[in-house]
Amino acid sequence: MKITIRDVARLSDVSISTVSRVLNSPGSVKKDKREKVLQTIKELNYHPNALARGLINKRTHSIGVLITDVSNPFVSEVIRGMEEAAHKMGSNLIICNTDQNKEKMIEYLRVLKEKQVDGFVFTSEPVSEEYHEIFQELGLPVVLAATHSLEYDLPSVKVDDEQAVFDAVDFLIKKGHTQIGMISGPTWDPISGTPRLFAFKSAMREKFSRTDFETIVEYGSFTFDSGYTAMKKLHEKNQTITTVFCASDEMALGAMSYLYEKRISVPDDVSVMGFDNTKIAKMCIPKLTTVAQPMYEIGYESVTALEQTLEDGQASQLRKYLTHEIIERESVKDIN
Amino acid sequence: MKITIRDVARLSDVSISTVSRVLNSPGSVKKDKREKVLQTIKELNYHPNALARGLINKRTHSIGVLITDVSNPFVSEVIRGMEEAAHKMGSNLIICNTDQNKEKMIEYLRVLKEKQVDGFVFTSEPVSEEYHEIFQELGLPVVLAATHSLEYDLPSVKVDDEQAVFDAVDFLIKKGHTQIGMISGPTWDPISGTPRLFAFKSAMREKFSRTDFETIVEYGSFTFDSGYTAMKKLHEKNQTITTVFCASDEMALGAMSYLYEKRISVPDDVSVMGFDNTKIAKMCIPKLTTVAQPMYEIGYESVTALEQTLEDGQASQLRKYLTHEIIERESVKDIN
DNA sequence: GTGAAAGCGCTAACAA
DNA sequence: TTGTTAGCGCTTTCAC
Repeated sequence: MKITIRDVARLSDVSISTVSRVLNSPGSVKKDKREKVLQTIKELNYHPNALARGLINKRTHSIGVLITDVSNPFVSEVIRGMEEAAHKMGSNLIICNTDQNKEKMIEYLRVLKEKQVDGFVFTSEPVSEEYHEIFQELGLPVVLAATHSLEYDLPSVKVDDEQAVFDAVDFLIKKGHTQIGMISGPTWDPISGTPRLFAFKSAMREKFSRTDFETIVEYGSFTFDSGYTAMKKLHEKNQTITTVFCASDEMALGAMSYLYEKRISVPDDVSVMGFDNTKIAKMCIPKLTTVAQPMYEIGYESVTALEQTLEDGQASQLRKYLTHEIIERESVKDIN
Repeated sequence: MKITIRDVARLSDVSISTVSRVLNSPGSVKKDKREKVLQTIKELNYHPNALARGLINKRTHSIGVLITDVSNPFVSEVIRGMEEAAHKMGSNLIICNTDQNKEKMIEYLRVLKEKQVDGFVFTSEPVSEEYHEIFQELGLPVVLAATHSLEYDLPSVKVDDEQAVFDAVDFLIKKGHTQIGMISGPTWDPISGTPRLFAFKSAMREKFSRTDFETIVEYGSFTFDSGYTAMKKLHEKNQTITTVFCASDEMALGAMSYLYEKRISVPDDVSVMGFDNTKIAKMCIPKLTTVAQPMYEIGYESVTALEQTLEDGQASQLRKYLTHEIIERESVKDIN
């Protein structure tokens, strides 16, 4: 009881090719016939079957999105941008939560391949050699969002993390801070972990000739709880720190939470700086000073780059770095 | 240069029907042939084309998801649950941000219909008569998540908002509060607006014979900023209130933010209670006491209900109400 | 148990 | 301009 192109053709007294034409190149159909067809399409409430179309056109206007977890505030903001870009180009997003789990990812990629997605975007996770091989084997266009690969030539869209950290440290120094601690991401994370830590260490070395990193750095996993714990450890081993730079907003909130419990005032006693500028950054007390990543744009640009690859065979720019921004709010004190 | 079922058939010395059989009912193929086929499938890295399959099977294992905005913390948590359920049943989610915009929604529904999704889930928005007609015309199975319809028999999954508010007020009363204010959602919202407000008013009437609602209620739109503004208005017109019940966590944070600016201590001077229990509720200072909605479960159960509808023709339960829970944290003071 | 052939709904030559 | 026809890659009778 489904309405197909034949039904439309029959009721319009034309052949199915004519119907197909008014759908795909209306200009090539005489006006009266075209209008007749359009008319019955409306009357019948006809919807062309995208599966049949995709089977022929080799294009489904569906894009796979591999992310670690939709419910992560950073990720969901990125997806928002992706969705907007996709919608603008007439495509849809198929969301896949990988939870950083290899098997899950492989399984999802299989399904995406079978569903004939035009390409996919891979988010937030580093691209290991194994992953790269899997991508190769799949043979689908891919763009990396909020991650990149120096080893492989995969198009990517992200922020320049090292520069961002340099700028953050500069900012803290301008505010008069000299005793700067850091809550870093995990060292096994070559995207948001090591680069930010590396830049921080470089800055410490350069600005203060400081190399006793064990006393000023602690590690978390970007989560609230890990930030809380890291702050605890940091505080227990070092009371001289006047400001803590955190590799994520969530960790910054965790740190603030610990300090609050210890009745250490933020920013009067200790300043806290975050990274990301997720929505929570301006909802907390005190409002968080942070390094803003253009999450929406990262998402938007990544699917734009993907669509470009589909059109032109390649993205206009292999590794695209979007600009970050220091957002000054209330959690960092000017102690000059 | 794509590998199809014919390639597999040829290299396995069998007919394409046999290949199809090992894919769909392996039991009906003799062992040696089956293994041969499986073997070459692996060698060729063959992926069956889901479009072709869907064209025949009338089932795509794709589900449309209409939400207002992925980047909303409540929504993204719900999606997480949906995705998990979908994945478990071998389906995928196509995400559509409607921004509460009718045209956008209609456009999305058209595309979903064309892509032959098995059904869709509609989230967070009330179902107007017009929307219902659109749904009818589409002829796709639908489940409502975090919303419902009393006028139409559409399967839905949500919390019992009125009961939740009764329980919240009870909780506040048990904590010794008698001067209770509310920051409500908009009155045009028949899902999260009026029912919560209605229940609040009933409770006030019943417990305190109070009917001067203009002096104890203000309105927002569930957002942080609107919560801030509403709190300001509420405070300016009424200083006797000892606790403010907010229709969303975000508004509660906005309220706390205002109070913080005014150096009114939460919870020592004024208590604040939220609604939702989004992630931010436990990251803020003080941690938010709130009414928890099982967001993940709402998502999970809604796509489960949808899949059930696809299997059995209808959901096991038309309107499903999941249980809420009062989460006591730090923002409500016991003043007994 | 296996293969040949029809057809899912559509597009794109090719003719007319 | 329009219609006829051959597929797109697969599943599923229906014979064998």
